[in-house]
Amino acid sequence: MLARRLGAIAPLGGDERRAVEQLPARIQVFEPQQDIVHDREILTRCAVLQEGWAFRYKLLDGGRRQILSFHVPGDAPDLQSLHLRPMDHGLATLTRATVAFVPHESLHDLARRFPALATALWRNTLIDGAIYRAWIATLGQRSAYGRLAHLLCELHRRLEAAGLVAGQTCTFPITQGELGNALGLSNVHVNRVLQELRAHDLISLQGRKLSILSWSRLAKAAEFDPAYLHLTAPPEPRIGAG
Amino acid sequence: MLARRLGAIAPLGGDERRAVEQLPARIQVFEPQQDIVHDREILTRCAVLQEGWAFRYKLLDGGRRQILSFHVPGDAPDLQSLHLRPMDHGLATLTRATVAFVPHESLHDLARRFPALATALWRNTLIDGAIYRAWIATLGQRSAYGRLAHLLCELHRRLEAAGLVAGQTCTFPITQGELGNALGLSNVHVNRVLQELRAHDLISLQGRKLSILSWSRLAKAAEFDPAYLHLTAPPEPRIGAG
DNA sequence: CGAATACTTGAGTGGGGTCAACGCAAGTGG
DNA sequence: CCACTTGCGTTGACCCCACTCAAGTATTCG
Repeated sequence: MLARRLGAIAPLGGDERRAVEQLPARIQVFEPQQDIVHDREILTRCAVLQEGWAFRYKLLDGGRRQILSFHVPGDAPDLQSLHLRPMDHGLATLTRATVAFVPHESLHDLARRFPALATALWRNTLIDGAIYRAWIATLGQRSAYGRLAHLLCELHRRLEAAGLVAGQTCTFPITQGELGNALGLSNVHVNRVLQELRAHDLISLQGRKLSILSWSRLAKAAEFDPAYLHLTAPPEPRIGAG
Repeated sequence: MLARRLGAIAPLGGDERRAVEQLPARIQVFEPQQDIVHDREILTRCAVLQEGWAFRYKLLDGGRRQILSFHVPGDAPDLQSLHLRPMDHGLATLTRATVAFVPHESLHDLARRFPALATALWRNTLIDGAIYRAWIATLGQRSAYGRLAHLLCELHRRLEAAGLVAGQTCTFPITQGELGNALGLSNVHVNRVLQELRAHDLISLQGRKLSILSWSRLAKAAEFDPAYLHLTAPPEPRIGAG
């Protein structure tokens, strides 16, 4: 799974792919809403999401929670722990999830032996940074409507890159309350804005299934430019649907 | 300047420090509000701020601008361009500024010869990411009052780490409009909240000079925890002033 | 089938936006 | 040296997006 991700980030040679595939990994299954990594923890291994969704978050006074990012299979949501200690946020599962833990030591060794892999790992953390920048712009400048539209565009595109979109439909296990925690909105308002998006025939969202009904109009409402995701291989050329 | 920064991030040996100091650099002076790097540009060199302030930004429809980060002397605000192309945002000067441009090639060569420096560079980009996370939490969860307090805490702490604070006072060249662009607030509201902060005797801010009058109370209002800045060497143990 | 969780809807409120002046200081040119 | 300009800071009036509180309705799960 990690090999697949890194291969998407930078072309991998046979030796390199093999080395990634042979990394020692401890597999562990987590229940929903369970911490994979705690805030302030000092890690000695990295998590690679095999199955299920996860999210990073920060807790503030008064029980408020800001979700910092969502993660889908293939992501390595605490890769920064290789060089940044301790954790400045928590990492938890959204759904039941399967996680592979790879020792830091093995990753450092890998980076030493294969400079191209070191680059791919670094680049992976830089893409996280690019996504953070997009979220800052979203939170600072967009209306609730634009925020939701933008997040839906981003997640759909990332799921597509991970091969998890069929047609224009994907699983979407994020509750409205969690969307609010990510977008700085109340669950009540998220609900109302989702209804607007549905009323405009931009999306359909029910029972953990999301469909983009009109990609072009949704992207326009979101002012969405996928360049920041730095996806090297766009899966298929997108026909202007809608 | 870069050697000083990297030295603060990871301990440098003599050879390493010398290698950094001998990097080829082209010095250039920029006027205020001038682009150092344009959005979408593909870079072949990195900028290192020697003197003056800069900021990263994204432009949105309707002339709205989100400032993504502020940068002070010693920062390398486009280091991510080493492995992420093209730029997904712009980089501009806030004040007149002196910038040293270092070719990517030289930095790649440096990273190849000195793994510790490769780590320090990577770590530098990871700290940028940590700061983005803090901003996301600020924009998503804090009131205007808390946002301003948090940003002032962060900048003061970073300036202190750069040796640019005397007493509790530092230069502060950011206009109220720019603060608004960074915090997702209007310049009018920034003005009102700054007056509140002054009325509470937390800060003094006039004529491009900022003083923290009560660090402890300001940090409390901001819910500020400096851990995310990952400053290895806190300058002096802070006496609980205020 | 009962309990918990998520979603939905309505009413009322407030934080922060917009618009519009005005003050003030630093240039700048005649 | 002074009239003019320009950019930033300040203040007031009004308004709306999104929050809170509260109740009620699906869904999901044990």
